[in-house]
Amino acid sequence: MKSDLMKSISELNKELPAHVIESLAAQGFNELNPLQELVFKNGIPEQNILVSAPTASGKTLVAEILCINSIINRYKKAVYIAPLKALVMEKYNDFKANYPYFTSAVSIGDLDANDSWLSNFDMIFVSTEKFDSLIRHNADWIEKIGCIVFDEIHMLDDLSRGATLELLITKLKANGMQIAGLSATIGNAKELGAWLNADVIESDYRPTKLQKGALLDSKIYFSTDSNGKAIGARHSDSVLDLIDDHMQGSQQVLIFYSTKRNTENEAVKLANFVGRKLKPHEKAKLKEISEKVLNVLEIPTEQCSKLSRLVGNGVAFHHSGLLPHQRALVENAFRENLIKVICSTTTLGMGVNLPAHTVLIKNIYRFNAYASEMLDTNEVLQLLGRAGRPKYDTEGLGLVAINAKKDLKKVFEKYITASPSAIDSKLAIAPLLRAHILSFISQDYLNTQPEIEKFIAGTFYGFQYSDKDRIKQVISSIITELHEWGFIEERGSSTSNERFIATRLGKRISELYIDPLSAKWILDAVKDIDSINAGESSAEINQDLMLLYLLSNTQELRPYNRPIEESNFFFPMYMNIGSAFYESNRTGEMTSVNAFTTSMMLGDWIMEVKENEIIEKYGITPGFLYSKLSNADWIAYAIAEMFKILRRPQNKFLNLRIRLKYGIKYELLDLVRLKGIGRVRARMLYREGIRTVNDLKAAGQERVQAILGKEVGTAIMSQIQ
DNA sequence: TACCGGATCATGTAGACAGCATGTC
DNA sequence: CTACATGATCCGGTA
Repeated sequence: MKSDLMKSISELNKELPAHVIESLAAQGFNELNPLQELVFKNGIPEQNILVSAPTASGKTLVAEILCINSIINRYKKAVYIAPLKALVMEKYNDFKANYPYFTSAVSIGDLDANDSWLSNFDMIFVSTEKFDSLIRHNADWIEKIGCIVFDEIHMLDDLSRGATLELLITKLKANGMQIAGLSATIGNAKELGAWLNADVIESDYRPTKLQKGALLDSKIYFSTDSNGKAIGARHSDSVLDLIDDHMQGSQQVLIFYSTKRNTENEAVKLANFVGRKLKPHEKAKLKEISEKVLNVLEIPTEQCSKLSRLVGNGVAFHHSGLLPHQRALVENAFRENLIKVICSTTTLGMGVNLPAHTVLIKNIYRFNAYASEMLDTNEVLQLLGRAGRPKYDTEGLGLVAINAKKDLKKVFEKYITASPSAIDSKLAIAPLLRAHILSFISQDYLNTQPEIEKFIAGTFYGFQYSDKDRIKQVISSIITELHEWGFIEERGSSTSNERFIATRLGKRISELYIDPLSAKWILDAVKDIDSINAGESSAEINQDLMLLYLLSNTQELRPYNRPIEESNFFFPMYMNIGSAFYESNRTGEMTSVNAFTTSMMLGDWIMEVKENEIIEKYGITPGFLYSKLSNADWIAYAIAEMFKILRRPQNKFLNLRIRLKYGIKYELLDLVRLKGIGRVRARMLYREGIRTVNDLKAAGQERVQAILGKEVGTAIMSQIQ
């Protein structure tokens, strides 16, 4: 029966070898689906293509065949790029399992195959930013790429990260490799395709049917004029009724809320009900998973135990505050149909393959910086598109909840019957342009303003808008700034066009991948810290806090903590730091108290305040603390690197990195140098009067073993002679 | 006078990429 | 600017 696919594929102009066809058949691909037929109707395309189709329409297989074609028939590497690390990992793992005879590698922030090694692999999986960074470091294997896949290419529209993607594509477009864009359905696929020089394939194909409707008072409306179809109204709560209905057929529900708090509260409400309806064997398996969720940290936080309790009942919440491991546990348990309901924020919107029979969008409003706003049409369509599990359901149900009948029409127009909207370049409003222009100059890729303008004209922005004045102005002011800040300098001013090259500092800043604005803040603030230290030192000023503030008040640590009472009390003593920065910087935005609060939080961490206390004191989630710690460590490293160039002492920041990593006071720094000694053991030794590695030597093996146990003691003592 | 319950008002709100060099209890 | 849930505060009624 694999012959159908064999035939479909063998009709292609280039053949795929039998072992590849076998791998495809092993995954259950016996024939091309309608979307794939469209793509391959004239053979395996080797020109640029843009595929715009719904989730689960089989775009992944298209990408795989293009990549494999590049590797086998053109003897060139293939690269897969996606905007989320989780997505990159998922595709990498699948590819490795399905096609073990190709060599493949991942390169993302926290899991890096060394740049130069990458040139040995056929298939490479990277995040957008990582690939951008690899290019900045002039990875030499770029020219060996035959096909490059951009998954979720509609991310171009994203305000904060779209610019990086757009500029990356613009650069690669000139290199002659095949570009394959995969997009959710969007309104202007033809326009995007024209920019990409690509054949455009648009399709509405879905493996499961999708029925869309609105949910109101335990009734589902499939059109605006009919009366709603009642779902058993037993609980006077639409959501509970919906779930009651679904539990009968063992069908899963994914519910989207607008805030993290909502997801948790609603999950709690549902837990008892769902828990009662579980089958005994499900309950047993869930119990195991529940324990794992609970014990992710040494000391479970309140959130951990809450999630663990819920998971035991077949319910979970899902948002950015989950620890990565918990997130994975929840997602897997849902895939195995053990967890029946997930209450989620829009974290699950993009990427990660986690379909459910039914999707309900409970809150269609979301707060954005200024006001409450209805969710974007495309975003809702993508969320609803997760309804229907290809292998299990014949049909999926996508619902939007409303509160009053009068909203019915509005919701239908905007979401249910709406077609996807067009995506727009966000290049002109993106603060990231600053970093990218520095990187162009730094790599000697573009050195003059006209060159940069010309490049920008080749972007999607340039393609979409004929009025170039705005962007020219933006470019000009960025160049002026970078020049004033000392990150670039003129070279060879005899010609009419000023030619810029990056200073050593500017080059390093670009390589470190930090925002030039952050670098500028650091340089200004550090001068103020010097003068504070030179003057009569105020006993009130805490050195650690001052350094932490230096690294907290950067773009990279956004979003900052919300101030607590204590921060308003202490901040006035530190607020003069970097005042020159604020004068020179037109925004004058007073988020410094918030950034200062973040430094207080980090300060508590390195003073060995218990994690639970920190979480409570600042009203945050464990995930928030971890992400700030990791970013703070990154910036501390970047500052140390900048200081190297400025010939300033770096040791304060190097020490800070260790303290951030372990969460320890200064006094334990020496001890944690040894393998096997972390926060806890170092503190145990310290209490016993052993404060340095020398003390350890003096104490002798027996004493150390008495404190830390036999094995650990031996292991530690063997490191010091 | 102490306490309780409901009305009223102020408050706060999603997400997640990057560098570098190795190993907590 | 098209929202809405939560928690603090206030106010009046009751034992």
